[in-house]
Amino acid sequence: MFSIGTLAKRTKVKVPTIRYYEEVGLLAEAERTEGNQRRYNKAGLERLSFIRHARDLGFSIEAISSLIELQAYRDRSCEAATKIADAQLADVRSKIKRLKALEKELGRISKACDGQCLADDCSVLASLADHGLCDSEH
Amino acid sequence: MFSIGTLAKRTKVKVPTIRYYEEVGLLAEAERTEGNQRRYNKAGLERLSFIRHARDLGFSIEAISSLIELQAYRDRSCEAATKIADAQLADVRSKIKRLKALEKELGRISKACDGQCLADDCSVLASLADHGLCDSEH
DNA sequence: ATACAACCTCTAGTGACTAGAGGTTCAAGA
DNA sequence: TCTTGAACCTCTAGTCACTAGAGGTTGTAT
Repeated sequence: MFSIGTLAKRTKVKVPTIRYYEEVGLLAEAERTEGNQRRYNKAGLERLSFIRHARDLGFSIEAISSLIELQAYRDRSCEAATKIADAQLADVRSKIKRLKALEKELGRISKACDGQCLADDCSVLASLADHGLCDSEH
Repeated sequence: MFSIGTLAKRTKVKVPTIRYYEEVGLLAEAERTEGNQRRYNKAGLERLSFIRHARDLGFSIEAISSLIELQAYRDRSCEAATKIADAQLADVRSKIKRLKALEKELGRISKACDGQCLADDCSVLASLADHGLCDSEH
C-alpha cells in the first residue's frame, strides 16, 4: 500500500490529476487510512498506467471509460475496443493531414519576410489578413 | 453597415463567437443602433477575417492580439510578427512529429486485432495496458 | 399593424486539467 | 515520546476558446 504521491511518481501522473480521475469515475475510489489519506495497491497502479498510456495516445476520458468497461467483461468480444482504437487512428490521421497543410502555409508566410521590413508592408501580416493569398484550403 | 448575423455569414464565424471576440478585446466594441444592436462596416469585416484566418492557422487569441497590435503601429519593424509566425511553425512541426509517432503506434495496435477475439486476450487492450509493448517512445 | 426572425444580456457548461487557500496527517529524526 | 515539516486533505476558482440556453427586445417584411 502506498500514498498518492508515490503513485504519482511511479506513473508520472500529477497528484491533482489522480484525484481528478477519481472524481470523474475513471479510477475507483481509493481505500483510506484512518486519517483519510488515499492508499493504493498494485491494481491501482496498473489501472492508472493504463489510463496514462491511453491519454498519451490521445484517447479521451470518455473513450478510456469505455475501454475500461470492456476490460471488466473479459468474456465479451473486443470488437468495441477495436472500433475505439480505429476511430482514434482516423482522428490522428486527419489531424496530421490538417497540420501538414498548416505547416506548408506557415512556412510560406514565414519565408516571405526576413523580419526587417516595416509592419505596413510585412508579408506575414498581409498573408494573415488575406486568406486568398493561401496556396491551399485550410 | 450590417448586422452581426450578416457578418457571421460572410466570415463563417458564429454569432456568439463574434460577441466573444469583442468581449475579450480582439474586436473593438461595435457601433450600435438606437435599439442597441451591433452594426459593422468593411473595417470590421476585414478585422474579423484576419482573426478567423489566424485562428484557422492555429494562432492563439493572445498571439492574434499581438499581431493586431503590430498592425496598428505600421511604422515599426515587423520582426515581432515574424517571430510569432516562426514560433507557430515550430509548434506545428512538433505536433506533427508527435502525432506521427502516435499514428504508428495506433496502427500497430489496431492491426494486431481483428475485433473477433475476446476482451481477455485482445491485443488492443493489452497494448494499452502495457507501455513496454510499444515500439517507440511517446 | 403585426408577426417573427434575429438580436440583446446573462449565466452556466464543455474537457482535462491546474492553482491556491486553509487546514490535517504521517513519518523520520532528536 | 515528541516535534517538525513534507505531504496529504477538501473546496473553490481559473484556464482556453468557445457553446448552449433562458428570457427578453428590436428590426423588417408583409
